[in-house]
Amino acid sequence: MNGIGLLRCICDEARFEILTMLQDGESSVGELVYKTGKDQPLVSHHLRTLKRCGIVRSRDEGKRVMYSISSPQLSALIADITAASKKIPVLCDGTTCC
Amino acid sequence: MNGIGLLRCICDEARFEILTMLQDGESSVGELVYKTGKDQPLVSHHLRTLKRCGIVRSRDEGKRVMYSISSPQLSALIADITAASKKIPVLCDGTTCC
DNA sequence: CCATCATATAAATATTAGTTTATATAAATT
DNA sequence: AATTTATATAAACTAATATTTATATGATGG
Repeated sequence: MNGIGLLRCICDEARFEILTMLQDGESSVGELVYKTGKDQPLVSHHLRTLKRCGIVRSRDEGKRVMYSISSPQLSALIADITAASKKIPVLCDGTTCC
Repeated sequence: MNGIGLLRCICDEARFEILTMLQDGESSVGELVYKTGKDQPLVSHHLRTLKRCGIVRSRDEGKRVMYSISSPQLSALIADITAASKKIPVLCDGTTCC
């Protein structure tokens, strides 16, 4: 996978939110649905995308499916991105930009 | 700026390509147009987006405009992303995924 | 001051990608 | 075995965004 592919997968608002939550440890789909307040099919859809890219992995536990970030390097990267973004002077408002 | 905003600005293929080139030092628009092979208005448009987000800055030099990455932290982040992405097992093909 | 070179801007178009809606599968519980 | 709970999938719809096309601005050199 290249840099762009990785970024494109992480940069969606819903997916980034999911990933931020998974930083605290593995989670079931239902828990992510509850925490994000988003529709279940939407969360499942994004998880599928993340998994297809190798960013998360899943583990069956009875009728639940537990998701987690697939590697410590990725966890670190996500933390880096969050930290780095806070240091950048805001020249744009969130709405019109990017 | 928040994590997503930063990412959304970086994750576009053309912008990421531009940023990767700027990692080697500042560059004029014309040089970026030449190196990327993309249309000049497109490159200018993306540079404008990057600047509006505070990711690059510009400096007038005669009739040229020189662009560079606005902070060492951002340079480091872009390098991190590139490095991290190489460590991820490719589960998806570039075309259908993300 | 006119022509050219470099860059920027605006509008129109095309494409991509996210979200919703509806439905299916699969496990567990009664 | 039927019902409920949890998750997944697919198709339709919507919205966002990149690209193209055309044109404008602004600086330099003749």
